[in-house]
Amino acid sequence: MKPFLAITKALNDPTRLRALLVLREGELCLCQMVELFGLAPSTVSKHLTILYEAGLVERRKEGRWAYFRLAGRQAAPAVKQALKWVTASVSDSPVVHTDQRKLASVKSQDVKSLCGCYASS
Amino acid sequence: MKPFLAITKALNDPTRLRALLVLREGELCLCQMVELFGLAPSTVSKHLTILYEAGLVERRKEGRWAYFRLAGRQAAPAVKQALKWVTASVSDSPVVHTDQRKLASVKSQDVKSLCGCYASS
DNA sequence: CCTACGCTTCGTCAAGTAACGAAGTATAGG
DNA sequence: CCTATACTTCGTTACTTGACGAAGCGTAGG
Repeated sequence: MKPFLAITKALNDPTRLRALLVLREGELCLCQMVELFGLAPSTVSKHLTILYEAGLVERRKEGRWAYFRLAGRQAAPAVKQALKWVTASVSDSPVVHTDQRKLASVKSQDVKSLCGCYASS
Repeated sequence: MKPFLAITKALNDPTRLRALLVLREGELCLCQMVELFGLAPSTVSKHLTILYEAGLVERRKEGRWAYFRLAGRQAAPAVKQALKWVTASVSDSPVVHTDQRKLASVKSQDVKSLCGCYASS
């Protein structure tokens, strides 16, 4: 029951739902999501930690960068079911569409130039 | 996105999960859940209201009694999926088994005798 | 009527949560 | 080394949440 509550807690926040939805397209580094959401790095990091501890995302460190992606094959059944449920239920939200458009422009930039001192848009 | 967050909020509490799971067996009146959970009537009422506003349960008033049951056929897809997810993920929790055993004894009592002044067990 | 009863709403308090900036950690580059 | 950079952790603040009891509301029975 406790692992399940970790998942429902993780899903009970707009920013974390947005993070899960933009990660559908593939992994992103933290600074890209900072840019996307317009929140402080510490805040976004905290959100991703909560998603990670619930098992919903995986993290990968490469040099100074932290990349996140959705949990994959080896994830618990409750997690996989949760991810399906989320994507099926909130994909058509206006915020999500805006994020997807913004994501395209963020991805087109080089990571190094983007992350320079957390450059604001 | 807001209706979805109402669901995840509703699911992010042990008592509310327990309520959903005991309701699998059929509808219950509030005082029966008060007895089951050992919480104040006002607290249980609040929990059920949150579940109701999320669309996860339906309420039926009969005289002085308020009966609750799981959302049925006409529920939103997100709700039906959520209920499946919950029952599949937390059915084997120890608390849930205890509740189910206690539920049998609660159900065997007459509602009127049980609800008398919220008699404690 | 009027009381008793089941439930809900309100007010209160303790505990938890999201946001931020500041400080800390770790890695790449001069 | 030493600095800059990407991220995380810590401390603070404002807000939300779960618990309770008291009071309010509506129905059933004397």
